Amino acid sequence: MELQDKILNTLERAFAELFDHQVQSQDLALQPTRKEFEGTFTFVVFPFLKFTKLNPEASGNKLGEYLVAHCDEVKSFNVVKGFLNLSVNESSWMNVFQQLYLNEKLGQLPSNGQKVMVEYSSPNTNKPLHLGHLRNNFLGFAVSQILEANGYEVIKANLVNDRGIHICKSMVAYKHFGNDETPDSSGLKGDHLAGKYYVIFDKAYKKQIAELQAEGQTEEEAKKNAPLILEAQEMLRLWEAEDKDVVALWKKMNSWVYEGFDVTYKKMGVDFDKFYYESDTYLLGKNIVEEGLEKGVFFKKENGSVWVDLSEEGLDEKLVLRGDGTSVYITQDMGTADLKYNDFKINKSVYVVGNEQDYHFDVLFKIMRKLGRPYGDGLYHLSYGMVDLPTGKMKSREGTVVDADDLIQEMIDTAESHTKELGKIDGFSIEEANALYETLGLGALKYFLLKVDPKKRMLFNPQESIEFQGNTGPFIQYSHARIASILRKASQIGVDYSTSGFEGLEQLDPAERDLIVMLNDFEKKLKLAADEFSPAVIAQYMFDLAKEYNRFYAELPIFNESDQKVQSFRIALSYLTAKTIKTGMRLLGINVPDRM
RNA sequence: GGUCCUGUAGCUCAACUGGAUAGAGCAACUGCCUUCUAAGCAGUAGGUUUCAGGUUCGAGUCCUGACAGGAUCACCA
Repeated sequence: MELQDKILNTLERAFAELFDHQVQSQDLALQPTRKEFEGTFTFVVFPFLKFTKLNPEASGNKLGEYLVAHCDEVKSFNVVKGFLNLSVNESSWMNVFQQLYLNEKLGQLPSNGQKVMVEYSSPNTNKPLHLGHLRNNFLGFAVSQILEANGYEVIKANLVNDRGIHICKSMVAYKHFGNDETPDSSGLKGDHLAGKYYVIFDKAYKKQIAELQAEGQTEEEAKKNAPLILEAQEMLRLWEAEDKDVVALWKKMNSWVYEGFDVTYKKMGVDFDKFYYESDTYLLGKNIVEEGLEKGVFFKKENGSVWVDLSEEGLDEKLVLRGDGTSVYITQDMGTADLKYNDFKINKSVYVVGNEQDYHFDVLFKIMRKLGRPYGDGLYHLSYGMVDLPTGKMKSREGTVVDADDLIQEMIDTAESHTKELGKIDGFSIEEANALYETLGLGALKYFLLKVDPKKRMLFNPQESIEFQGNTGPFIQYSHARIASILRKASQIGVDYSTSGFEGLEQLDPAERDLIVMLNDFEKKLKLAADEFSPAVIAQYMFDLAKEYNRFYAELPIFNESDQKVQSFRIALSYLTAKTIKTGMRLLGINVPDRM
């Protein structure tokens, strides 16, 4: 970063001195030079021709000459059309490397004094987690890590949807068909047990609908009149009235689900600082409706229902409270937004929720801003696309889902067979081997889901499964293991790869320089990932870095290098690469092994 | 129908926010293990960036309009 800034500052002076023109420093930018040209940074002169009053080539040459004369870091330049390509001194690259190498806080920017809450996961307690939840959880966790690395204090929150008609459906089915089955008696994980009854409910409900239709009711009537749905609705009413038996069953089944979720969360490697439960929050927000009416942000219709008019903001009128005074979804969300703020005095609040709720959050955020909330401008919906199967959308009621637990296990099994095939576990204990399979399987899965731009929907093909070669988690993990192996050997034979080991070294191989350039980008990528709330930025960078290292690894010898300083430097360079990979992968929630 | 998102190699994805001849991986083909881990490296082939206009020195990127896919538009959650 500092290197670029020096060059840009000199450019700013160049414009002042050569062309008598003050440029805004934020208007100046360097970009990486394309591979086919000589140089590392490129300055595009086209936008500035009106100030130089020269043709592109002449402008580039003048600026280039000035830079070489006034900026120690710039060694030489060439101009192609309007592109000024700059080459940097090798000693400057060594300085860049040393700064990175000695940086104790690599990948951790200083505190910015801001607090942000990241709400993610937010499961329903009537069924186990599936592939879509995996994307959500990995995204939420990774974004939390990335924000933390950017100096935020992060509160990871999970708003559990533990009430409502869908929960009652599982409960009704369990009551009828459960025979007091428990996770222990059935050998099923608690969340899977609840999910089983959710599916049973749906089947029985559909059967009742068909029967009623056979008796002459329309489909719509049948859906409303089926005894099971009436029972579920009655159960919801009883739950809200705090009926003893219903609440007891609800608590029992939910506790099973939580036990199941705990296992899955642990396996996924995600965690939370704060749990919110909708059973506690579903009545919130009515005070905000009052407030909105007083402030004139909301208005009441004849039947008593309360609305907000967002037509000035390009949206419609939106209901915020029913005519009978009961809440709708957004009422509760308004209340919860305030609750989060009051609990933690957060500056920003991120909601990791699928893109089918884009409109909802658009409305919610506009309302909170209209109400003048201090955190209004810090609200952000991290909207992500659905994960589709080749057969189309997943439907949990129909059982056409890729179960999270199953998929994770499948990935671990694949990692195991793959590793054994390659014969790479010599000298591993059984525990170490199992830990490795888990690291690799989860690494592959997480990377697969995180490398794609969150807002894009993605296709998951269970047949083709997930690769272990190329642009994958294991490729990056492998690169790390290779370096770890080098470092083991280095300490074994006693190579000094502290800075004193390669002091005064000035010659750089292009492969070494390219690697330093890449390593120097880490902080920039870290900031970009936070600005865009996109772990994909880090994932992509991790791949590019590992790729660059593998090129260096293949091209240049290390232990066969006779020059001690060069050898020591190459080990140091390897060390920094491993450290950067480890740090970056940790941001994605992916562990890296020392051997594989 | 209104609104929003997406459309890039056969497939999965990039493209540093408007810059040079659009890059990777998978799949196919060719080389490289007697050197530090071949889950690797190097190379070949693969493109009218869905289409048509526009903005300008310059457009995959911005604007307009089509086309295709998806989401959403409940006194559901």
